[in-house]
Amino acid sequence: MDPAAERAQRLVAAVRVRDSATVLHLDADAFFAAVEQRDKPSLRGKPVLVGGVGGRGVVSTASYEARRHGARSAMPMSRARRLSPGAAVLAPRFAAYAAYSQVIMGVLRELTPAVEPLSIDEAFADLALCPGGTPEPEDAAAQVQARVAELTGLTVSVGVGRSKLVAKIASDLRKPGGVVVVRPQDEDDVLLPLDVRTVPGVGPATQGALERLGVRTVADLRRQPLDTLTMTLGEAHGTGLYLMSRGLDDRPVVTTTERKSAGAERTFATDLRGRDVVLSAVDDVVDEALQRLERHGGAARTVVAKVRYADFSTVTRSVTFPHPTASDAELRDAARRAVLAAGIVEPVRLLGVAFHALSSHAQLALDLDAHLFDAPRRAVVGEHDHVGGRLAEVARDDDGPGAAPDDDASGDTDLVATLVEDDARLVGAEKAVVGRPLGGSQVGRPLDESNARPGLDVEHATLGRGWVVHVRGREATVRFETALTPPARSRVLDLDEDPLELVEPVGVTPPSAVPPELRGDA
DNA sequence: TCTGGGGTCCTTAAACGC
DNA sequence: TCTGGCGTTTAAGGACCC
Repeated sequence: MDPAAERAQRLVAAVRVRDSATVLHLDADAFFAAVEQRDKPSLRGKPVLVGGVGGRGVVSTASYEARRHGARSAMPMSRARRLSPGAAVLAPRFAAYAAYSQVIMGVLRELTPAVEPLSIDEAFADLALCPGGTPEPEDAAAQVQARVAELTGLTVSVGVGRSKLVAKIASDLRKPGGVVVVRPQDEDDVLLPLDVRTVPGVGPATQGALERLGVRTVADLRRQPLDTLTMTLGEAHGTGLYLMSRGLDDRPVVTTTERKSAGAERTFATDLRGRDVVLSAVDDVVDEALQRLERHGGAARTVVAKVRYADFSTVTRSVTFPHPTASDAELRDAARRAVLAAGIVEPVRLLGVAFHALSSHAQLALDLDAHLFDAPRRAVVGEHDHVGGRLAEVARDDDGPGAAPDDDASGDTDLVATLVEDDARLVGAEKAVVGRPLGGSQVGRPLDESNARPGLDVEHATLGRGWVVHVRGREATVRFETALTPPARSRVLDLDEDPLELVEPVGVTPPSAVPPELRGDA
């Protein structure tokens, strides 16, 4: 037998796939838009577009009503508006989505502790690890759907299979609100006719490459020899697809994953011209990136700057320190240097800053220690000496290498902290987000034209809670409604007479809390 | 009518130590 | 001493996902 075929055989033999359908995948339907429709009764049953509301925004999520008009995720908002002229266009409210997400993840955790959130609106759950024994997939799926509906009023789609691959594909087959259980013996019937694009990991580029091989369906894919795929798509992707086309996927459901990077980037409403203008914009982006970094350990060793020009070409440059640092000044300086290294060719459309090789403040002392310990062996005298000296100082500032400063978090609080952190990491987006996300810093501030975004929550001293429709000058249009009220007509207020305050979203309102006469969504 | 913002992972090339 | 091979790290870019 030829060596390639032998290699393929060994590859296949090494995969240990489950023998029954015990991996569940949950996907919330049109999540961002559905949350908006929950919280804004006047939008129920109407087309809703959530995403960037500026001229350069794209659609994060389109409600099913808007999809009927052809609006889609990742589509320029300008086009979506034209396709669905009556649609409400809203800026994303991440805090609200995060609250709903936590409830949904909690429902899965009622079933099994083995829950792996994939994004703010998606998760895997391992039914084989349910405390009371493995449930019937249909029962588990029905229970999850019912409970999510009860607690949030949202619908979710569920897929169950013997692997993550099959579960994820299955959850997509009967959206919205569907349940698809694929048992091992039915796997080929489901998989083989599918367009290869439905396999996770196959995007436009891979689809194009496969098309050139004459591959359009999973069945076509399965006919390709291993080395054809690896030579065309690369080692990792090629072997991955070779296995996926056979339903061979033994990736476990993993409850904890480590953050690898944190950053921020911004596309400007109009392109930036002038070195000083660009550099001051870099500082703003660094501020946001540093805030994120703080939430994910606080220290990093590598700083990557990204510059996108008007022609959409993108350049990245990076700076790596010999040691992780938590110093804002050092990180900011590195970001500036990296941007300059990229070369500022005007006009600049986007600036981004990301931190890699993360470690925690707590871990930093240990990292530094390790580096100091390493230093003699790594040699290079002179150049690095000052680094060693400074590091030693920083290290002394801390509690010392033995005292792990994380012992304040223990037991339950540790678990809670982990969960919150877990979900915070997901507050990155369903599909997209555009425009300036309006940081939490704006909450508590008076609404005005500069901080207004359609959809944001506001409160009036006597009229109560509502949401911004739009603001022009000192004139604000608002609907005073919440998940607990009937649909409201919009009202126009003069902000000088009737000031409004930006407020946090209320959180999740279970349908049972809604007065009976107001139930029965449009 | 253009094309967002979080990320992850992979590939390739170069540099480097052994 | 020179060279080859190998593994690791870094840098840059790209595909993909939600």
